[in-house]
Amino acid sequence: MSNIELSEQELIRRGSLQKLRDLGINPYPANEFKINTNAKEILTTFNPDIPNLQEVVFAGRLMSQRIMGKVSFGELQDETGRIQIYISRDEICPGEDKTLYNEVFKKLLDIGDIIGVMGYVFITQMGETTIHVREFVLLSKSIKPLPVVKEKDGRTFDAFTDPEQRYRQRYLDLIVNPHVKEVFLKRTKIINQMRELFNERGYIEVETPILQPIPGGASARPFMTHHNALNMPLYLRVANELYLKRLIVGGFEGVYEFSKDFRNEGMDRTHNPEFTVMEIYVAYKDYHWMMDFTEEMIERVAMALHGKTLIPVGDKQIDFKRPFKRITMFESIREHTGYDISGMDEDGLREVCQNIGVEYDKTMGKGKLIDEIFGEKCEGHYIQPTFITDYPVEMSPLCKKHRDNPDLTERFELMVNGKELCNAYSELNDPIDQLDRFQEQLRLSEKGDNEAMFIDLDFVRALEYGMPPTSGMGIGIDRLTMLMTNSASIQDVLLFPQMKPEKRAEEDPAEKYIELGIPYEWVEILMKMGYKRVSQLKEVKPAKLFNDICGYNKKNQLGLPNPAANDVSNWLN
RNA sequence: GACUCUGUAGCUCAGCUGGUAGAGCAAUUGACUCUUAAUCAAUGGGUCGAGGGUUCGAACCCCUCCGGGGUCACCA
Repeated sequence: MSNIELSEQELIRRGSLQKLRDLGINPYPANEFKINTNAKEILTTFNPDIPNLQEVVFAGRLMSQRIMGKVSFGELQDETGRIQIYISRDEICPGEDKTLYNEVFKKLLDIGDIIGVMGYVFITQMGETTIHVREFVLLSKSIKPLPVVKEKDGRTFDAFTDPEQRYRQRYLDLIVNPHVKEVFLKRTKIINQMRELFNERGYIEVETPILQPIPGGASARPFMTHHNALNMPLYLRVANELYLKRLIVGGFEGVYEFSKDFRNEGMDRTHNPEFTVMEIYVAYKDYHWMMDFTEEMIERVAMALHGKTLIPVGDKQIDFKRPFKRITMFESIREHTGYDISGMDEDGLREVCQNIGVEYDKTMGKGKLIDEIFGEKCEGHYIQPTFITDYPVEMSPLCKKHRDNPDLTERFELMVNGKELCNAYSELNDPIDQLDRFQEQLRLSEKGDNEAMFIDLDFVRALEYGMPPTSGMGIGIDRLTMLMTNSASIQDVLLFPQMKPEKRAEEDPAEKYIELGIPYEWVEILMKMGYKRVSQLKEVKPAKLFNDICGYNKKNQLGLPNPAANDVSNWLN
């Protein structure tokens, strides 16, 4: 970056950087800085009666400075929080030379710098637990000004809120908005709780391919890529279900994976093109067992995070206490539409759609129509956790047929706050039925349903060798985190949500200017003046350009010798 | 993809019916030995997202484009 593009404040900080070097201070030292405490520990354990913490070594980012002459206060922020520091000139600089205080601390340090301090903890007259600094060192200089957020009595001033900047520059968001970090700490805690539960049960955490030759296990548009050495297309996985079930065939009796999945579809408050799903498969279980297990898992997560099961989500209170309500899909539809659709054919379903005002088109099969009715009329009603069970067979090509009704499958989804959170089956392990179902999907796809699944013949072959009866469950980690942290948008629970790339205005490279005979030192200046492309130069009169250049030089005190008027007109010819 | 709101100083925001841009914080200089949104005084800082148009004159009106938010559509 050229200096001319820097703001005044950035230039001043670069100046400070140089002055520090001139004073023999390395603004980016290499050596380890051994701390022996953190902000949280100091704030929670300091006892002035003992007193403890009399030899602390602490490091953090300088977030505010209050300079009061010969003595200063500031705040340092580390991973655990903020602590006040106190520095007095004559303690830092016992001799005649007061440079370290007057110059280095007061002038050359800025908000955002990372420093280390050695000293002892005490309580100020105002009652604030504070590190009395005996010595400090610069650990890293910040040359870009941080948004300054202030707070008093729980009220925040000048909060850094622009969503675009918060998501694009998450590091800034994390520095300046402490509550943001909380969300991500909770996200990790959720995952750790689940992992602990699975490990306690002896289930095995595995990794399966992200690059898949056939994007199976879910109906969704995949991202495509290409492998050069094999000269073949590959897809980023939309699910990992078929690989995990292969492992059950292979003799693992409980496997799970936290996996990033990728879907090339729209983005909104609840969808990001890459997202995290946990899938688990346990042999010799059915979907009833899995419902119990899912309840246990979610209740445990809620308790670990909140110490209770009743959690605020938006303007609602959601209670994750076991057991959750269970209702079949057909009962649910009957309850919310008054229609009993069991045993209905496609035409019957179309008529129901017509009567209750659900839109449909001719590519929709039975499964899709039922899905549409449920999605439109029922889904939104389930605020409290509710298992919807026994989905029609057309909607669930990987799920075992219901033990009592071959039109249905042994499937459940867990609905919370009107949205799907989990999806689980008694897994289909009949290889012949599986192949039939895949072929039915193919027919749907030919009929125009672009969400129908690809056929994975190797998966069918695996089933032919025999897969034990198994139940599997998948849960969206991002959505679970949204619920557990009361976040309205998926972007708030992803550290780096997908964004369109930042675009800069188009400009010609410096070489194009130099080709015209323009000296290098003027190129940046012309660009700063707004002539980002050489074609723009050609449109102005030489006399005007000459005038502007000299004016700019003078106004900004660049101190460059002005070009001759002749030179300028030569550039433009 | 549609509709709608939005883009002004490092940050949060004003800016009237169109008349050459303002505040607070941050920054700079100075004062100040227990402050905490420190305080007090002075100073500097902006191609008003980009390009085009209307106009004597555009941050403001019109068009196109580029970001972003929201709603809807799409989305096991």
